[in-house]
Amino acid sequence: MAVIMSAPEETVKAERKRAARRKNAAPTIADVAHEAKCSPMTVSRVINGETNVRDGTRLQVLTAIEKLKYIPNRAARSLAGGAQLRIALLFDNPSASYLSEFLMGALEEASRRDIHLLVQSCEISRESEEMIRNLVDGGIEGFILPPPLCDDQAVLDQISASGGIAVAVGPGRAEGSHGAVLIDEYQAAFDMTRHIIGLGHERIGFIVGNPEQVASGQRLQGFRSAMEDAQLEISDDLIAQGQFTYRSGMVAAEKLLGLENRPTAIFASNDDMAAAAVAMAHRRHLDVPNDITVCGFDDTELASSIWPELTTIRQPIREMTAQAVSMIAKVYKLRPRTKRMPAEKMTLPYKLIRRNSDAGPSLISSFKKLAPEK
Amino acid sequence: MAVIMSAPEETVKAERKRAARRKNAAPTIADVAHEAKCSPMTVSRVINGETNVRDGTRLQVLTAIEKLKYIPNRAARSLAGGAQLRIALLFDNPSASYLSEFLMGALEEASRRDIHLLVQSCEISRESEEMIRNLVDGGIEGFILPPPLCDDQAVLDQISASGGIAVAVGPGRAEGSHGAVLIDEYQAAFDMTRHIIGLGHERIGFIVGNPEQVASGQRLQGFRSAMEDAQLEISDDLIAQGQFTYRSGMVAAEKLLGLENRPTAIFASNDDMAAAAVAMAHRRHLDVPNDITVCGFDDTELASSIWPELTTIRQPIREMTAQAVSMIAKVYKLRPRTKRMPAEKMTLPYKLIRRNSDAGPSLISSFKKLAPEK
DNA sequence: GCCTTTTGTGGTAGCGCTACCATGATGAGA
DNA sequence: TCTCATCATGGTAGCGCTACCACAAAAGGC
Repeated sequence: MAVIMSAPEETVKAERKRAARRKNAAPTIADVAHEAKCSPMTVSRVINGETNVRDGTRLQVLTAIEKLKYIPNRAARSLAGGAQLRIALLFDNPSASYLSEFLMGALEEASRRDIHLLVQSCEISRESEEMIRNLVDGGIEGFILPPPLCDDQAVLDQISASGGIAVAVGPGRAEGSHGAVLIDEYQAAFDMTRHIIGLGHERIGFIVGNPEQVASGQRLQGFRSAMEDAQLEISDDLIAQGQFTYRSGMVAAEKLLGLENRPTAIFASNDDMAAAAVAMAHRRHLDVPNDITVCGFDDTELASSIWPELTTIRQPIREMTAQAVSMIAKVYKLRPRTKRMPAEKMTLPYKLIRRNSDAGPSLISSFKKLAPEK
Repeated sequence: MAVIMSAPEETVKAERKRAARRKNAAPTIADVAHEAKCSPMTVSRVINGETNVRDGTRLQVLTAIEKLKYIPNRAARSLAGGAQLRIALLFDNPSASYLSEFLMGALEEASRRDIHLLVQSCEISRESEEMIRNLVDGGIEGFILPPPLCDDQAVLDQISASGGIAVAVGPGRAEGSHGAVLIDEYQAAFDMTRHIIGLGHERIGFIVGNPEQVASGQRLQGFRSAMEDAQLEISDDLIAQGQFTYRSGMVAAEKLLGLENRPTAIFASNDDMAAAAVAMAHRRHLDVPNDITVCGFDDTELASSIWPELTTIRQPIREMTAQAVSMIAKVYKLRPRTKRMPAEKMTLPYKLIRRNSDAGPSLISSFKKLAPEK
């Protein structure tokens, strides 16, 4: 049994009891205090970087900490520290692979910071109003909103009105006092388009996302700008409307592939639609990427689980959600002093991930454009 | 200020002080106890799923929890609970969609219980031995093993030998002292096969999973039994070997679809391979489900993100992983008393999810077969 | 010089929860 | 009938830390 040996005789019994309770023998603040010949309070002050500790004392404490390899117990700190932050993560029917990435980041960060995270499905506008009210009443201070919820001005307004802290993950509305964690959607789409152009493609089809989401428009803009920069024509035929779902991607791809003069590349606004485009291409006996290049956006798990694996834009969803949690925590701490939310916007880097779904336009496929399909 | 109103007069001062300390108004276990007219201890018991609470009392407590929207304070729990449990989740190259489901369940439960979860990629047998030793030395008490790791007897043995707690998620080996959370793979495959037969199919192709995993064999057995029960012939042609990957599914499906007398239905051992089969069918201008029925297994996110959405077997992967975490936590608690691991095996229910990838064999497709065999 | 401030420290009382007993109530066995 | 297990429940004492006060000693103000 791990009984602490240096205990004074009179407390031996207490120590034994203590040893029974504590399965782990990690040193506590009391041990450090004993070692440094001061009170636990002083140790606590040193740990928390408070200024009103004499330099000599501080040094003693630090030495003791070093010696005992003391690590503060997070649970105890947050327990004693008072408030427990509670954050709700609302979602409304997003792509499942997106959601799971999303949750991972949030859960991890919340666990790290000892924050309670409540995950709730919330159908936009129909039930969102009442739900938010209930949550705020129930003591929830922060809200994390993935698309499409962060695109709804009413939701954002209601949260700030009821005193909650809202952070959008994704572009969302620019106005308002909510925080946001995002990537440069425009630039990412621009880069991807330029990448495709760089492969030699000139007729490039684009599948637009759900028009109610801000990201869709930004991605489309990025595509347009890159095309214009390269002085390539964008006929309306080559822009197909989608909804971010696999199914809508099928319809849109079908339209693009059915064109008399069909594109040699398709850039879909997300991976689900890109996967659908690959399926539709296969249906027409087109090889991807040799007959047609297909690129996606988001780098969800789907992108690397189909064949060929998709060239896509990696959005650091996990980091983004983790940042959203941190942001709420930060604002919450400052809360009593500054009434108004800082409305921080944080932009994270994206990355173009090249896999196997892109290639230069082949001569054969150029021929095929005139001849009927096999 | 949120002062608790129902306080007796003599404690008003204490209450005020309390209110000052507590920044948040989150309900505590005491509030729930008050509401449920029992002691905090009983509430604690209910929360922790202990069995020795009368059903009536339990219900009262649960109602109170629901009413107050009580969320246990994790910091307090882990502080009071003593030692910090650390669990490693090892994985070796599973299907990506499976893994993400898997992680979600584990992370959530670990976060709920304030358990440190270490997620590690671990190439089977080549590096597993050293890795496990290192982890145990580093203070990891529990291991969660998805397939194919839980199929490796050496890994399981090594963990028990070094004093770790191993829980397999999936069938794994029956012997040994490890825990396991699983579904009845055989029966599930049997049910699905009977479902397909019930639609009127007689020539049914089957894509086998990775032969190194126990589940593959069990699913195949279930298929075989159902076919035999229905007195349908199983020619070797109709059994194609896969590896659980999308790509292997493409190859296997290609083989089945290329048969002179091709099957009117394909039952793939997992969703990735079923999705590949759908893609291959489309490539051959076959409509799913009107020309050919395709069914999967697992109900990963992929199943409902492609079109048509797959009829499949829902395996409650998240719950299973969550249970695995709970199981380790439970064993860990009992540890000092019982040296030997209880080796609990827990079987969870599966469910046949019917979506849009199945239908009866059409007349047209029957004609195509040239000579219907019965 | 006295009386206020400041400053460094210590003591105490919790934070919300659970381990560990103690208790009373029930039932089984003699 | 009385004991002795068994069960549901309550009481108490912490888990490791920090907020809050108390208090002495040092430092300033007149």
